[in-house]
Amino acid sequence: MQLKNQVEWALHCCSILAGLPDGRYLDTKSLAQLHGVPKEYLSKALQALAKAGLVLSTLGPSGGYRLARAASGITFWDVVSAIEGPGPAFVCTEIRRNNPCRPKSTCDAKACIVARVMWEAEDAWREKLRGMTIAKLVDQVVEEVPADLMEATAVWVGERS
Amino acid sequence: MQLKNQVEWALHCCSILAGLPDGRYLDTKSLAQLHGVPKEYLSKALQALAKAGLVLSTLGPSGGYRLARAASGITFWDVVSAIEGPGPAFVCTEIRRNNPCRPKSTCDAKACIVARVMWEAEDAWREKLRGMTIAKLVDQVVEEVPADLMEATAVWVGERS
DNA sequence: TCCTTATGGACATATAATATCCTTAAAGGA
DNA sequence: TCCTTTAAGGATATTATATGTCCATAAGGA
Repeated sequence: MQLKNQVEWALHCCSILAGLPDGRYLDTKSLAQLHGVPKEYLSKALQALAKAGLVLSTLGPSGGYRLARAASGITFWDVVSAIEGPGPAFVCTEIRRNNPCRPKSTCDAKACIVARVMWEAEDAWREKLRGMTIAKLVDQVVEEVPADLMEATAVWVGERS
Repeated sequence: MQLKNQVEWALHCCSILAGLPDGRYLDTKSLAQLHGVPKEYLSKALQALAKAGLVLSTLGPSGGYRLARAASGITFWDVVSAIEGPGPAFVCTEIRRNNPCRPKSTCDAKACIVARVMWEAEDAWREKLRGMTIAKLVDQVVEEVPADLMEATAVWVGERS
């Protein structure tokens, strides 16, 4: 079990878009260069974010993407679920029904206990992701990344947005 | 991103093995029939549990598997990590290093912030799984599953162990 | 009109999950 | 000793998913 690389890409892209001058857009090509990932495939991830309403896009020269709302209103879960889909990682195939001792007529009041436990654990994971926003991420980045690299990147992005 | 079906199978198998009469073994064939899953493939999952030290196996007639220790000493995380591997679901490919503005000499003191956040969320998931044991699972099963089905299954298993 | 860009579909490849088959060796019973 | 049963593990096949590329289309800006 592994999350798609697109999750990593999308989160990094969001942190870049969060630092964009107001009203400006950054295009796929620049985001791909900045992260060293294939432009065409990154494009699919950005399209997923757009479809989920997390980013806005515009066409033509100086087109590209920007965040659809304040970075404080976009959580890690928003991004992860946009890329991976909102469904659970644990899929219950109801193998309890295959018990040969079980009468056909048996009707299950509750979901399988195994599934419920697995889903509770996922809830804890999801809650953690919901508690982290792109804004908080950017705060951390500003705190940890050397100021000159932050500045150089801002200039690089500014030239392309 | 989805967990393997083998995780579901392995957990159900553990709950069955936990109910086994002392010192008895239940074979792969019976476990497969009981859950309606392919014997050969389930066998791979059981081998993974054995390799992880969660179950013991023995050969020959009346051979099969039993828990290697008390059900209270086996957690959901033990089973999940035996099947899925202990590694994180989020894999950091260090795309921050691909930033063209970044001097080659840059050395990272800490892991990427994005990765750290994702891993913290996974820790919460893992902790939930660590907090649930096969013994607790069995308690819940006893509480929720109709007594006659529990009894019939115990008889069925008893005849084959 | 021309260039740039996102969109979306089609397609190709790589990797992982699922599934089956077969050989080997060990355990138990006849 | 011989035969049956069983787990172990390797080889292989099949299917699904992830990754990656390409192209046609439509829309925005110069």
